Amino acid sequence: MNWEKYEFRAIERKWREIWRENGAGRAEDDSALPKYYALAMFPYPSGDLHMGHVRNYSIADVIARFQRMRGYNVLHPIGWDSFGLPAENAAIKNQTPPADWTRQNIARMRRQLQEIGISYDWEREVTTCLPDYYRWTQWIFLQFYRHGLVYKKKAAVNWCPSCATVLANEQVIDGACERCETTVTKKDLEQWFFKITDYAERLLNDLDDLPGWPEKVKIMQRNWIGRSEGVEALFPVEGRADTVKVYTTRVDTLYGASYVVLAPEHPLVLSLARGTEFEQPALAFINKLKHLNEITRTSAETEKEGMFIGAWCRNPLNGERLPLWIANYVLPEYGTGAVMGVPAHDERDFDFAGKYGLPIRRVILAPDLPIEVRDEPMTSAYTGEGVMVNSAEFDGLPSETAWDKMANELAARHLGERKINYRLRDWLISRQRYWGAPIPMVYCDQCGVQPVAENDLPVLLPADVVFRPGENPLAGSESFIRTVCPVCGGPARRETDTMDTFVCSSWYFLRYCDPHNTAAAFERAKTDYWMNVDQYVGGVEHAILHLLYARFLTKGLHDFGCTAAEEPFQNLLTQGMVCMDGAKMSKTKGNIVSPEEIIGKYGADTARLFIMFAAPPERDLEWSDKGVEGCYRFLQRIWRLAAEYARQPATGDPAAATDARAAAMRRQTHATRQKVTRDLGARFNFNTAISAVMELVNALYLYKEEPETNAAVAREGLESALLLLAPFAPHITEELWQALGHSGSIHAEAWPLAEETALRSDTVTIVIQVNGKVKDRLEAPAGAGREETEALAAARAEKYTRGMTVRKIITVPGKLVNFVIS
RNA sequence: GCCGAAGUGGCGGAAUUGGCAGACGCACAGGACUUAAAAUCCUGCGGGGGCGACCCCGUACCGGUUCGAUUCCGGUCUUCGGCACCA
Repeated sequence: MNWEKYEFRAIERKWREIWRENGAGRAEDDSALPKYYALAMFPYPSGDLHMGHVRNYSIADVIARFQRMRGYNVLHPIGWDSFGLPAENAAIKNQTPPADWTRQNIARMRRQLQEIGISYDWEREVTTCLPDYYRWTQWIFLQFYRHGLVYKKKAAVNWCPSCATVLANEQVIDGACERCETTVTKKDLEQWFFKITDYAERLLNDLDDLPGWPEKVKIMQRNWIGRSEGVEALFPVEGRADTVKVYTTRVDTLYGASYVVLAPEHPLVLSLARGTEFEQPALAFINKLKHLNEITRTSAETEKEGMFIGAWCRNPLNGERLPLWIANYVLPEYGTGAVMGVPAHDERDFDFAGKYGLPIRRVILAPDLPIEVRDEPMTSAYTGEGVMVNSAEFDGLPSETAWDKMANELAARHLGERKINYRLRDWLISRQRYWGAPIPMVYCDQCGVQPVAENDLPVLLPADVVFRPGENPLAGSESFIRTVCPVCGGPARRETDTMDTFVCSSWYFLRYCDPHNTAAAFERAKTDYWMNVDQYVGGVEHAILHLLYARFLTKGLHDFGCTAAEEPFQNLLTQGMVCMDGAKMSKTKGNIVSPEEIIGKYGADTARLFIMFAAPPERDLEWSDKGVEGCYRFLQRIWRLAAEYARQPATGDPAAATDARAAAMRRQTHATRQKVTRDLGARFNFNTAISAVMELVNALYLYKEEPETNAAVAREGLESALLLLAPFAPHITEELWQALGHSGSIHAEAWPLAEETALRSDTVTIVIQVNGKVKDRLEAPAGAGREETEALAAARAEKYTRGMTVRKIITVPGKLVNFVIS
């Protein structure tokens, strides 16, 4: 072995090959060891790995390697989220089939991943665009269909003109397409939906059982689900049999209603206005809205506009006559598509009433206001709680109490009922694209819409298709479309929509448990062993989309009896972005450092070490070329230290050393073991774990220069440093471990725990404070009690307290003594 | 607007339960080695004052609680992230 130089290229290549040959990352389905499932979000095979990937996979790999050394049977798999639009766009541009483009990208990224030295179980690789995977995606679709959780409906859906497909609500960001940022429009289409709203309550409540998730992500999901408790109240329309159903969360303000507003799309609007002088203006108003795009339409900043439609309804409690309006701010999709306007207690209604001269009547008095102001004009809406006024028999009640009583009163009169609403909408999964899992449904003239028989899965993507911009290639493939009805055997046509790729990525973690199963998506016993994922690592950009869908699919599969898991991810770590010059690394900004370049120049160990050292994992990481060099220097420093020890025979028991310097050295070795164990196991502070090992190495360099050096103590320190560093820098530590005379792999060693006896010290540093400011410190015997500590400190503090009155002495044994003087 | 996170040296960041602010690394400066450079090693490195032992100030800003606050409480400002007419 060449000790002169740290030849990272040769070393990393050598161990990569050895690990591949002996299947170092393999997880055992049958093991007496406790299991640990470490998972990073699998990548879309775009072609090249970027630093964000390296960060993601390094974090998960450190966790996986650490848990292996701690004695767990670790599942750490990888795969490819490989359906999706970029492959199809490339197909249009280069006239290459998406399958070829994807396969090439996967090969390229697989090689790059292997170069980072991630300890994957490569035998469990899954690829969502291959029939052996999407067959089961289709099967899962059918299970949801059978259980009534998939349906088709015509709806005004989000349409991206550039991608020529519909999008889920979750994929519309600021009114634009998540992928290409084109402004999304609305289109009326027949589409397939997953009934995720049936699971809204559980998706919300079960967040409470996930203490290992960041609070931030749980709050985002709660807000997205958007549960609210309210009342649906019926307002009879004057002179007709119709009623307007209104949803309100503030039924306590019912006596303050001065108008009712319908969404312009509300079915009653045209029937009420028909044949009246209001019909034409109402049509014009609706028309004008239709031509607004979705962002402007739903933006809070858009000026509120509305018009009276010539009809009246009555307040269900007091019979008051209220005008019926339509307005741009009422959404047809939420609640009942109709709201009551209470200007006194809602800011939006207040503005609207001011603009159109509608009455403003106070019905809740803020607690700090006198009753006399009850009927005085208001300058702004009051949205808080208070005492009821102007509300007949409810006057004088606290508004919370009135809420209940009024809800009960409405229910008793059959004019209303309590209702829980969610902002969450059903998940639209149809995509008018080729490169996705075909939706396994057929249309028969005789039997209607029918699911494909499970035995006939997969519904394969046809190869003989043409790719043209803005077209669904499946819709033009007669060979694909033409089929037979699974019920009557007559001619039928296939569904040409494919599934949203988020369906594919909502169950891949289950497939990893049993990736080669050809008879089922997975064997229940295997998921029951491996699930839940113990640690999931990925970007926070998936806080809503992927993480919500995956939770939903897992719950569904649980309910169908397919798996015991009810939540997919027990603990979640959301890593920060990789930035340079203060902005996220991106091709468009040009602030990119490629992993290949860094690995070529310094090696994978250095790259991994820097990424783990530069910032805590949740925080954004600022890239620094100089910082990378620092980590490279550190690895070389270890290399040189090990080179010296490798020449000395390893002899003796470090615990037998009795001199003070050896004891101090051992104390630091074991304190470092303790700190790194805590930093990795309890709180994912990889950066401080690495800095602790750096300190240990620095101390070992100093210890080496001592006049009397105990070889066993020094070697214990060095080997501890290597073991603690092994999850971060797997190649160099493996090489040095072997060079130090060990025959097995360092990654199969037991994690080095601190020995209590080595941590013990005879003395302890006591800080001496005067009025809370540090003045001095002293070495006291380790077991010294309060009185002894105080006496020692008083002697030392004499010069600071001389001539002053000591008013109080605060003593924390083993820590500090504070003299309060004046 | 609402919800959430953050604000500490020239920079990335430490301080784990209210108890030594700035660990570790980068950058920078000085020195050793060298014909020289690189590499390596040593020293210094928040600001101000003093020849000096030392003293004062300092964790975005203002105030509070406490013997003691980067940490807890109230308010303000800034930055970032999420949601945004949800009745």
